[in-house]
Amino acid sequence: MAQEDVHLRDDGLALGLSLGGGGAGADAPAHRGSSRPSSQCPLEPALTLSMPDGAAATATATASGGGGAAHSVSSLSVGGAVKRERAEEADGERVSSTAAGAREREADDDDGNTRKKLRLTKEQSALLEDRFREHSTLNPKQKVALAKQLNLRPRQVEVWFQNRRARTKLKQTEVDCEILKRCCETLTEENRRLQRELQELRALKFVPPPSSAASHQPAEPPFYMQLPAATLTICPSCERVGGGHASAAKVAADGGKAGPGRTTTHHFFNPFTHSAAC
DNA sequence: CCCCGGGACTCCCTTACGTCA
DNA sequence: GATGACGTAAGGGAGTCCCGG
Repeated sequence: MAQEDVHLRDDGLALGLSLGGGGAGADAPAHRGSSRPSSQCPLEPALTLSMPDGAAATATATASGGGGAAHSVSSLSVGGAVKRERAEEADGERVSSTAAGAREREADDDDGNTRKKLRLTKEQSALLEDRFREHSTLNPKQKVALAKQLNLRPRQVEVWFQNRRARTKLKQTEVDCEILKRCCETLTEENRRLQRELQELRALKFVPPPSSAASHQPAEPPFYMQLPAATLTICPSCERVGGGHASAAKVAADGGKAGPGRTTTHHFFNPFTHSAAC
């Protein structure tokens, strides 16, 4: 895979050697989700080395050409970038792939085969964050324009957005997990409470009727005693028993998002909002 | 109209580098 | 100085969609 035809390129060879870190007050690059518990050092000096993927391509392509497993060249592999950058050629952003590119590669690839890690400057990160807040995805034109603006290659912008989406999703997953955990706890507690309630109701049912009420006509049990226990819900705030059934379940499934036109009067407990929707 | 191959795009997992404690 | 944890750029596979043959 990694050894597919390598098209070395000289576009975007932004050897942007910029010292970041001076950006006082600049937002930390990692805006994680909606909440931002960022722990990034705000004054981290950033050395932007916009190294072209093709930089290591020569050695990589030849080194892995023998059909070695991807792992054997993972530190150098450029297959995906090559594939992608060929696509970018179609966009016309590519100029040539000859001498200039080779010179740049030599400059970048000074120590041979190590994969250098790009560090975005604070300015670059801030702009990327801004764009991400507007749209979490980029169309090709936006990508190229942003890359030009940032002095990066489109592929790098694309990767940044990819990783950014992944971080956002991870953060959201953590938040969702926390919510579900709380829901589970709430439901467990609710279940305990209902079990107790059920026991009390059962005990009530078997209390012998008082002698004064010992008419020939047996007292009608409360309506909720005629319902299966599982269908009963008790509003925790008003302590009233409501019939369950589909309607209540439906309301509960709505998550309490009762529309303005809703006329349902069931009392139920919504574990997702931790409140009774009375 | 359906099928198929290929390109483009995205997501996901993984790797590797740089930084920090 | 060595080391492990962590953040993140980047590589690569897989899935999906679209389009032309």
